[in-house]
Amino acid sequence: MPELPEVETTRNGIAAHLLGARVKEMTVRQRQLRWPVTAGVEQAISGQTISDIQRRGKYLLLDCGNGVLLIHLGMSGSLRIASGAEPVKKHDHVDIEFVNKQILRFHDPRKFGCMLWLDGDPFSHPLLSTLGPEPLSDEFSDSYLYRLSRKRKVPIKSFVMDSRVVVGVGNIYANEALFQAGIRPTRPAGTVSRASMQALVSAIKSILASAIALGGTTLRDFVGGDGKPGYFRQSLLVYGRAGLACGQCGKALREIRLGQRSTVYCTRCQG
DNA sequence: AAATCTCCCTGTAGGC
DNA sequence: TGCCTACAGGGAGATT
Repeated sequence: MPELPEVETTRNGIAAHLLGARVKEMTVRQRQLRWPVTAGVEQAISGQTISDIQRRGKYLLLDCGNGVLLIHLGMSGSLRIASGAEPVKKHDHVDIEFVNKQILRFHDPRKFGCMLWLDGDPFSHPLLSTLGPEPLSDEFSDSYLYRLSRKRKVPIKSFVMDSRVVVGVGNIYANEALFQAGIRPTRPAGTVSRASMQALVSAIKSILASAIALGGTTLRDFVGGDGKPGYFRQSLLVYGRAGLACGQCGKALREIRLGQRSTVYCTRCQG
């Protein structure tokens, strides 16, 4: 599923093609996504020029001058640059065709993604206004996470996956980061020591940064998510490895459910 | 307020 | 082989 690195890779990939491009026509084949695609967006965006493409958490913001197109890929969504010659496939829900013939094509089998047209300041929109800091920013520090977590009883894994705490830490990365930091996922957030919190923040940053670096190397006419862990699958230490031996101590990794999410950890290495 | 639960959807994997 | 069911998961919104 598209995690933050995939979204950032997508941002880079489409920005290279679309910055300065003028919209000719937008076609919506399937309006029913996470929320209905904004009514009238086709008319609003027509003739506009893409002046900027930003990422906030796992959201993409296409600045169109008279408004912002907010896109989330959900867990099976992808954006790619297509040409008119390419046949429309199943689940290709939206096309944005540009005057230069390029097409930005949104594909999303599970329809957990969204595409909304925002007027005015996009960051005051409810979907964006409550988001916590970016994980790779200086604002996301061990002192920040430590202070915010005090007296919180929620499991530390659920805590770092809460987008109000920090954005972009999905299930896979939460599992991996907790293993790397040697913290048991079920531990109440408020009981994690300062030193462990430092290890956790450090793990989150290093994993995300290296994944972005890997994803950022292979842009062509592209873009992005095939829906699988892809390039970092081979480097996963716990996710998807329940029952297999821990790479550090050899004990079988354990799987539990935490907040309806698959959680894998080593009962020996993660105190 | 904080924690937990529910739901949206469809491709895939596993059971038989 | 093919059918059937369970399951996965981001994250908003409802519920406890």
